[in-house]
Amino acid sequence: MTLKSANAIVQTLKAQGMRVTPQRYAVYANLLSRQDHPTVEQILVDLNREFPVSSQATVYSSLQALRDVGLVREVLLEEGVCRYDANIDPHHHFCCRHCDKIIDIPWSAFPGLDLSQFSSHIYAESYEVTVQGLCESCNESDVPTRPSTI
Amino acid sequence: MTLKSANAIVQTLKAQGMRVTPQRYAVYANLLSRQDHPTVEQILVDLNREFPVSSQATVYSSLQALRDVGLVREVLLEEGVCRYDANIDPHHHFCCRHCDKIIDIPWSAFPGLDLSQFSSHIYAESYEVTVQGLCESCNESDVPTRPSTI
DNA sequence: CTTTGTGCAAACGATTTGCAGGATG
DNA sequence: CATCCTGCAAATCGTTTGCACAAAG
Repeated sequence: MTLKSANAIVQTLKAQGMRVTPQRYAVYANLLSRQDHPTVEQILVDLNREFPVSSQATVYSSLQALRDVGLVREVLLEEGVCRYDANIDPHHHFCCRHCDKIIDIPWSAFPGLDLSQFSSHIYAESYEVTVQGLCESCNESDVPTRPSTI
Repeated sequence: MTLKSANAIVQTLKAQGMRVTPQRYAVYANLLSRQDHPTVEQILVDLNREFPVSSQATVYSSLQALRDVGLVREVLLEEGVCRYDANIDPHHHFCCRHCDKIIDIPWSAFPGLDLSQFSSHIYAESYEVTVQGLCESCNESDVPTRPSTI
């Protein structure tokens, strides 16, 4: 975990009058150390792999606390599967249709979409692009492709 | 329901050797008659409002059948909430941060995003833009806005 | 008369809640 | 010592499954 990230959780939680507990720190550190977007179950197993660190209910409440202060966000791409992401900088996602692998797409790939056409009806604050298709390994594994709708 | 839509369910299900049952027809007709993106619960209540039409399990299985043949798709924008949409033409979604109202955005708003930059890593088949913000009524109701990240 | 679909109830899995005990400020 | 957090277990919610009966080809 980088210094910046360690500072982030301490300063951000304290600024809200919330405690920096070992469990919250561990959940946040785990998210930062991963490049995927784990589920609660994956975080729980990972944390308790060597010795007990946290209970299931505490992982849920830690994630809620981290989300409340804006350190973590949800990623919803599959039905019934809620994933978590410590990268709160705006970015997009690719999701493999075959293996459900999720890959971050940098914001610079689709920056500055023009939302002014909605200004009369809605107030647009942010957007996100989700790309679907086949990841590199599924594409190489002869998973049949579909015609692009793009 | 338009003629085209009525034909859609009959022809599409039959083409797959599946039966056009009253329950499947009712679920599809209900989806077509709405402009929102209802949950299973909302569809079930709506169908059985006047007299019993379908059970909960049958709504689930009907939706799965309709989804399997491509007449219906899921919309996943909130955690733990799975919504359904009979509009299968590619389009985007706006989701109100305050009241969770969902509004369709026509495909023409963001057509032809350039995905060629991923061609070496992944095979992109489709994409969808999700816009977050405040809907007209929440914006007028003095819900505090957030700085745009756009 | 064989196949497919419905409906009920039970099972299931993910998440939330209540509450007692522990840690922190 | 007052508050916040953890951990366990029970409750809850949405969804799926097993099975007997009904409907359709």
